[in-house]
Amino acid sequence: MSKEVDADQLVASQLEAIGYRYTNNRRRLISILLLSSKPLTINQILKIEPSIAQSSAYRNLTTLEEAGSVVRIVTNDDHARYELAEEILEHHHHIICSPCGEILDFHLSESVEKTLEASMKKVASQLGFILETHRLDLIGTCNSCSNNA
Amino acid sequence: MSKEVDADQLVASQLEAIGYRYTNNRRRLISILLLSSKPLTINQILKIEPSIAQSSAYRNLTTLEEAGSVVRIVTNDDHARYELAEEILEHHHHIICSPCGEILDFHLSESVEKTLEASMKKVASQLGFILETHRLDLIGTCNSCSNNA
DNA sequence: CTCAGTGCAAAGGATTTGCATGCCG
DNA sequence: CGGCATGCAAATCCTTTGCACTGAG
Repeated sequence: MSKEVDADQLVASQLEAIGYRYTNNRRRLISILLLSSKPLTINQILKIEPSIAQSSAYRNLTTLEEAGSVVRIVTNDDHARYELAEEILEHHHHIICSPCGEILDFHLSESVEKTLEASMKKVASQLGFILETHRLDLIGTCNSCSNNA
Repeated sequence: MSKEVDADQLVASQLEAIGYRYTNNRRRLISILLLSSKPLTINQILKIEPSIAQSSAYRNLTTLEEAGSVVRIVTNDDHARYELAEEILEHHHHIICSPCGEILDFHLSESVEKTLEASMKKVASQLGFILETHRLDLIGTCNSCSNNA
């Protein structure tokens, strides 16, 4: 059984849980994100699948975000980016190229992740926050931007 | 000598380094950020100092960001927020309330920070990135949002 | 039939920009 | 004087909405 099938079933149930359908457009969006190794902007998505209306893309990605299938990522770049939720992709972090805005995923070792987790829990409780999640972004300059500089 | 004076001198030299003046509006912006313990939106800033034109606030904060005195922070919230750069404030992280968008600063222990740093350097070099900085955000729900729910 | 989903075009809203004027060095 | 800085209003651009239509159950 492929990862894609698993993801499909998960998304289907997540949508159903909040009373929405797993339509063709939504399937296509999930499939595009599944094939991409990195978060995509709306424009990148529409370039891959021009048959989806822009407004539908926005609406469906918002719906999928509400369902918990997709995550919206904003950086200092102009365009928001979308990727599959960690429930589908596994927990990971982002490395962001500040010149061009591209984002890659990366993983931290279990042990570092654990250390971090413990510290964050302490901080959150001290500040009276109920912790949902965390995000760690590395910011820098990617290879091709370095070379084109 | 107060912290405020130090910051003023630093900002002045940072602006001078890129050929800009440390004008009254810029002084007022820095002073507002210095007095705030947390990142502020443009609207919050303009409410404190309504005499600054909105476009001037945007332009000056952009200039101050180029100078390296100020940092622009975007979350999933609509409004970007600004705070003083780490060169002035010291290195720290953010805890973000997802319902209301407010951001508080917090610090991680030296040792955790060091561990993290080492891992990140490794990752960045593997991916061919030149690392500039990192940011760690905790996302959750603050006290008052929990209570008003 | 009903109601979510879709596409198109128009509206929103934070941010940016053009332009004439003000002002520091 | 020269060029940055400022304020106002208009323009931009990503994103959201209104509306009429389609389609699945």
